[in-house]
Amino acid sequence: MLEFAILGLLHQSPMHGYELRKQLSQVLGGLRSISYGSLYPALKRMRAAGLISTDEPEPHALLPADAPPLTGRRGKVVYTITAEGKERFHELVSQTGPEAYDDGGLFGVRLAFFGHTASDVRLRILEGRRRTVERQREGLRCSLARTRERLDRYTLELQRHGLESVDREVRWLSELIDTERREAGEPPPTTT
Amino acid sequence: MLEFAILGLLHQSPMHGYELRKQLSQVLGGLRSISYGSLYPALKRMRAAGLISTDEPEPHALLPADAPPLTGRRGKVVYTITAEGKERFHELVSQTGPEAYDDGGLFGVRLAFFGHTASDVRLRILEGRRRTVERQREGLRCSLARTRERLDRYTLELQRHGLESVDREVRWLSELIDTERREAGEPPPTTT
DNA sequence: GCACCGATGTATCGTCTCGATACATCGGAG
DNA sequence: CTCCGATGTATCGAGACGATACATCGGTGC
Repeated sequence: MLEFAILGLLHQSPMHGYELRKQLSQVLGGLRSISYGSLYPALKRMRAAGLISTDEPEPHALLPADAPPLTGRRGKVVYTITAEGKERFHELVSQTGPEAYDDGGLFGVRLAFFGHTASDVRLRILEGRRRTVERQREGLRCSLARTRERLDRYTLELQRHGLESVDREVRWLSELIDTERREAGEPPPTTT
Repeated sequence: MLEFAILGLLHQSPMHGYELRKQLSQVLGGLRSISYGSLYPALKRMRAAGLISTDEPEPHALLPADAPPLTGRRGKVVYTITAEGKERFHELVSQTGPEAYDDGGLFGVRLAFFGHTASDVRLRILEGRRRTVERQREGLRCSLARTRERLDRYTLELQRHGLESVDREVRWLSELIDTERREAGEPPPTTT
């Protein structure tokens, strides 16, 4: 998921880690943000895999230049996507399997880069996501029906709220799907 | 958070790990479930800390009883809360600081055990949670306003949906707070 | 001029969580 | 009488997170 997001952002333009993190937070929908403890190891991995490269021009300062033996000077590092990375990104972008929408986090990132995604792929992902969330909704409904008897008011409220949230998500996805279909020339089937 | 939930469940009755996990999933609101990879280490930790104890009566079967050297026989393990554990639980239950509601997961667990929580503590936690979510909402609003110009339709939709969800959560919390206040005899202030 | 501060910036560490997996027993359906 | 799915305990490696350290830059106030 992180890999996808990073490739997507670097596909637009090279960036520092710091900037990358900020953009990442936005892409993730604004609430969920990525920590450096995840970001830098991910960058290191991707660099090792040849998906990105680092231009490291500025040693950041012209200090004594010889052995301030503390920990060593750190320069700004600009990360750039490689040809291999672009290939990998387009490969990921065209995936439509359950791995693309079963996890909400990855789905969010997929959505954020729908601009790079073909129309039919978009549709398939949205529908897959809807199926997943609908299944969740069924689970919640059962759970709620089962626990309605041995009533703990607060747990019940929590589940009710959760169910409504999931319900709203299904409706939201349905709207997106309808829009998508309409734009593809296909009239939305009256599946409401 | 796990610690709180486990103590809460074992406070009601002793349980196996398996049963514990099922109940845990329900308590967490139905969608989020705990994996064994989290549960068993947590139990081990809590056992080491003296919060719970294990009765291990049945070796599960009367096999040859001597050295099936594969990995060793495993018996059912019943976890029971100790006096120390109960003390810890009541200590946790009466906490009203930000740590009780800043994290949504922990807040959900707190809510599930509101039955063990004093009325004024309940109110303070609900109000704290609302403040937290309201702050999140502000952040989202700003982010949405900022990104509205450089429009990517899908990211925008994602943020819009996220904002509405947070908005709904605030309203939900407000209802809970009103109910709580009404039951405490205090008429809800007309803060709608 | 200069002391301080918050934003920018890179990076690691220990702790925890998760998904996958292995192992093992039990009740019942076919 | 065998196979299957539920019950049940447990670990492993990958990776995510919060906290923290280190370091520079552009101001703002004095």
